[in-house]
Amino acid sequence: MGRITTRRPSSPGEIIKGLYMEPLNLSITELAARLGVSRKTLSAIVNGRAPVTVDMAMRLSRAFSTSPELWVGLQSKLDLWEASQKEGAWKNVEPVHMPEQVEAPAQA
Amino acid sequence: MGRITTRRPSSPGEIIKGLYMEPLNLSITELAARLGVSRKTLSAIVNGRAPVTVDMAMRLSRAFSTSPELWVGLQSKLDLWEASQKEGAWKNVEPVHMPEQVEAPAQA
DNA sequence: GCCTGCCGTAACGCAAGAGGTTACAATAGG
DNA sequence: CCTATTGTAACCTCTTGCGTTACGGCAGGC
Repeated sequence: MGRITTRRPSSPGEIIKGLYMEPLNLSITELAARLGVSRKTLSAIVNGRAPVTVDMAMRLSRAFSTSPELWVGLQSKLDLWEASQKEGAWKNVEPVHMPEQVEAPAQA
Repeated sequence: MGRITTRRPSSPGEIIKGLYMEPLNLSITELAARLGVSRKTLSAIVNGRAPVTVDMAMRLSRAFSTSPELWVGLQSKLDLWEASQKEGAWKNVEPVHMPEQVEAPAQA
């Protein structure tokens, strides 16, 4: 579960559009006003050309009565997927040799 | 579960130090070299004065054979907690009126 | 046909963030 | 005492997130 080597996760913008704006009949102009951001900013997010920031996640969570974690989670999934798809210096990092197995913390 | 109104979540740096560096007897200098980042950068993260970025999460996941999600998750939790603690313009955002209940997507 | 509203987007500017290098003082250990 | 490690300051660079303004395109209504 939760593997990153799958197909591109849906962007926050797609969720905003498909799950909220269209059902609620909200235009970009109007939603931007409600969120207190510029039309440009929301447009970029909805069209996948800008990420959902923490601040934006807070705004979205207020507007749609969701958790902010939902939005940052969607964004993180996408960021990680994209990072994993392209070359990066991190690919040169070698695993540190473990003496005994060290168990990973459970998301605490 | 997963409420954000709790006490400050532990920072990625605390996990790096307590769960990996100390058990493995890794110095900041040495780990920084292995990760391919500057000593300054790692020091700042370990001491909670800089966030774990996506790039850094990839490096940490390689070094410690964990998922990158672990590290971005820890960071996000912290970012959200901190945002929720201070004043921000997002607190002025009013909930959008829902016609019928729209169910939230399950982290897809 | 014309006006109006919504949209995408380019061109600015601005502030903040993330990273690097260098250098210095403090600390701990052999 | 000497050495390794560390935190941190100063400085530079590039990128990013956001705002404003302005423009052209595309509907719809009248």
